[in-house]
Parts: sequence; C-alpha cells; structure tokens
Amino acid sequence: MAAGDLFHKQGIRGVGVEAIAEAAQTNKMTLYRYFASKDELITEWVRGIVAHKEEGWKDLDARHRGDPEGQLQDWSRRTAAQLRAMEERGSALGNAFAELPDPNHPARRVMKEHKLRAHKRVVRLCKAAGFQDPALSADLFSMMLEGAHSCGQSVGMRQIGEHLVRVVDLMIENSRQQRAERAQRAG
Amino acid sequence: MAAGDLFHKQGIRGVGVEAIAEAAQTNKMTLYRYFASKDELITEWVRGIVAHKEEGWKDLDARHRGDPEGQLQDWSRRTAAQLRAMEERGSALGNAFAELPDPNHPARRVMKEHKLRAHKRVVRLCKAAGFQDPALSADLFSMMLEGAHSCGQSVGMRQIGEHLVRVVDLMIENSRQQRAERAQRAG
DNA sequence: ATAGTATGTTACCGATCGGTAACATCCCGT
DNA sequence: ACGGGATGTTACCGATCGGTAACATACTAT
Repeated sequence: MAAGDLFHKQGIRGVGVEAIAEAAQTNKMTLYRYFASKDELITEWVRGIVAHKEEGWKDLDARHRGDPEGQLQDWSRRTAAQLRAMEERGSALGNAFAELPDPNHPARRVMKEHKLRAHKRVVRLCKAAGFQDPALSADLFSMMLEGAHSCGQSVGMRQIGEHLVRVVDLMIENSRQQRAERAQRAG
Repeated sequence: MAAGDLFHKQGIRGVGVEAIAEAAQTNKMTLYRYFASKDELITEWVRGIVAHKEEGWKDLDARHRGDPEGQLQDWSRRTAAQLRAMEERGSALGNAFAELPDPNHPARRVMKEHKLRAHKRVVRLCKAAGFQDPALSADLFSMMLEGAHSCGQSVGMRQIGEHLVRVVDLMIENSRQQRAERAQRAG
C-alpha cells in the first residue's frame, strides 16, 4: 500500500480519501468497494505495519536462535538502520497514536496490542539473556526504542542510532560481567 | 488556557475553534479578536507549554545549583511524577509534533527549538556531572525521556516512572564509581 | 448620563471532507 | 461475439470547519 506513505508524511487526518485513491492508482469509488470507511482503511494500514514489524521479530529469532543477546543487539542495529533511513517525521505508529485519540478506534486497539506484545517479547529476551533485573532492563529497552524515533529530530538520527547500538552493547557487556563476578563469588 | 486540555485529550485537529472558545468560557468571535487564526492559537498554546517546561529547568537549577547530578536525579523524579499523573494519552508536545506535519508550521519551529535547547541542556549537565562520554549519556537520557511518555501505554506509567528514576540513579552511581576507579589508578 | 470600548450573538460564506448513486467502460472467460 | 463482473467517472449530499460581517449588549471611566 503506497498510500501509507501519505499517512506517514502528511498525517492521517491531513490526507483525504481522494488523495489516498490517487496514490493507490485508483479512485475513491473503487476504494470504498474494498473498505467500508476511512477508519477501516487506516486500520488496515496499521495492521500492515504491525505485521511487518512482527515478521521482523520472527526473522530475528530465526537468525539468532537461542541467542537472546544476539537478538537484542541485532534489533538495536536494525533500529539504527531504520533511523538512518528516516530523516524527518517520527514513527508511523507513534504518530498514528497521537492522531487517533479515540480509545475505541480499531486501529488504536491493534497498535496497543502490538506494543504490548513487543514489550512482553523484550521482557522475555531480557530474562533469557540473564539480566539481573529483566523488568528494569526491558523497560529501559522499550523507552529507548520509543524515544529514539521522536528525539532524533533534536539530536540527529545518525547519532541517536549509533548511541542506541552502543548502549545496548554496553548493557549486555555489563550484564555478562556481573554474571561472571557473581559466578566467581559463588563458585 | 484551559482549552489546551482539549488539544491534548482530543487532538489538535479533532477540536474545533467553537469548542475551544467554549472551554475558554468565551466565544469564537472574541477568540478571533485575540488570535489571527487557529494555527496562531495552537502556536500560543505550544509556547505556553514550552515556557512552563523551561521554567521547570530554572527551578531545577535553582534548587540544585552547582549539582548537575542532583539536577538529573530530580528531573527524573519529576518526570516520573508527571507520568504517574498522566494515565492515558501521551506527551502534549509529542502529539503536537505528529499532528503538525508541515515543517513550516510556527508551532513546530517553537517545539523544535525547545527540544534542541532541552538536549543541549542535558549534554551540558552530563559534561558537568563528569560522565565519561557526555554525548552518549545525554542521548540516552533524551531517549528515555521521550520514550517514557509513549511507552507508558504498553508498560504502565507507574512502572516506567520508577524504572526511569532507577536507571538515572544507576547511571550516576556507575559514573561516580568509574571516576573513583580512574582517580585511584591515576593517583 | 454618556461615550467609548470590549464582549456576546447570530447568521452566514466558502472550502473541504467522507461517503454514495447512477452510469459508463473495460476486461476476461466462454 | 457476447455477457457479466470489476473498475472508472461524474456529480452530488450532508456535515463540519475555519473565518467574517453586522449588530446587540455590557462595562467602565469621566
């Protein structure tokens, strides 16, 4: 759906159905034969983004099976790459959240459930990676992930990406070191 | 300006000028005698938020003069308190950013300059606090600050706030320890 | 009391938007 | 060749919105 670019660049509410149809190389009438309303269209777009992100998790899991630390590190590198390619305008889901204040909007529910799955996944990874306080580390990861997109505008996407990667590496290194020390003391 | 609550809760574009006037206990005509357009109204609202935040910095500086670590810690605690009081709907400025895609919108410029000042301030504090890599630490702080607001929805505001405070304390403690070790090696 | 200023009221304009009806057209299988 | 389902075109509806004009009212200072 190329029309999603419009949503992202001009904002959901700033884009009319006619412009969406044009971007999809069709017209309004045909669009309304496939989608009952603009809200459903938005929801379907959001579903696509969510699905794409969760595909990414699967891929991450497949590439680093049984290696939660590797998954976290690769994830930070992928996020950095996304940031580098973004340049202007924040996260699509973050913006959609801001533009859809109605808590009953179907797209909002889809996003909320996604964010919840995302965070649970990070907690699981942190547990598997043997972090001393997985809930704390996972929250830190989530905060950085969410924050990286929005604060790129005041810091620069490249720097934020690189620093995200470095912090994740440092956290993992630090966790390993602590585990080693604890093992030494105990053994 | 009580009308700002509407902007925050229902979104800038989701609120009509008539509703704004009603919330301000006046009417549309009077409103347009003070503000040339809705965009100027938005901009003034944003300016108020920004001014309030920068007041907070001054207060922080006054309460912890010459103590950058204390400022960072107090700042994290204040943010946590804000998060606890928020419960639903993210940061007002973050949402405004998403709702005003036009890069030439005056409100957007106001916000951008504010974010820039905010980040420079954090960098300055990190330098003054003697962090080994101030740019890295400052970016981490900024990411957490921005991220805490948005990811509260998937994690819970209370937990995020508490973890924000703990991470900041840990970072400062860690920085002190590293400085002590380095001093020991050097001396 | 009066003049002048700030505020309130009503009605309206033009534009845009989401969504639909009716009809024309195209494409494809048979 | 022909028939039918999908797609395109145009015009329109009703609602909402930002913004304004014209006029009425309230308040304040002298």
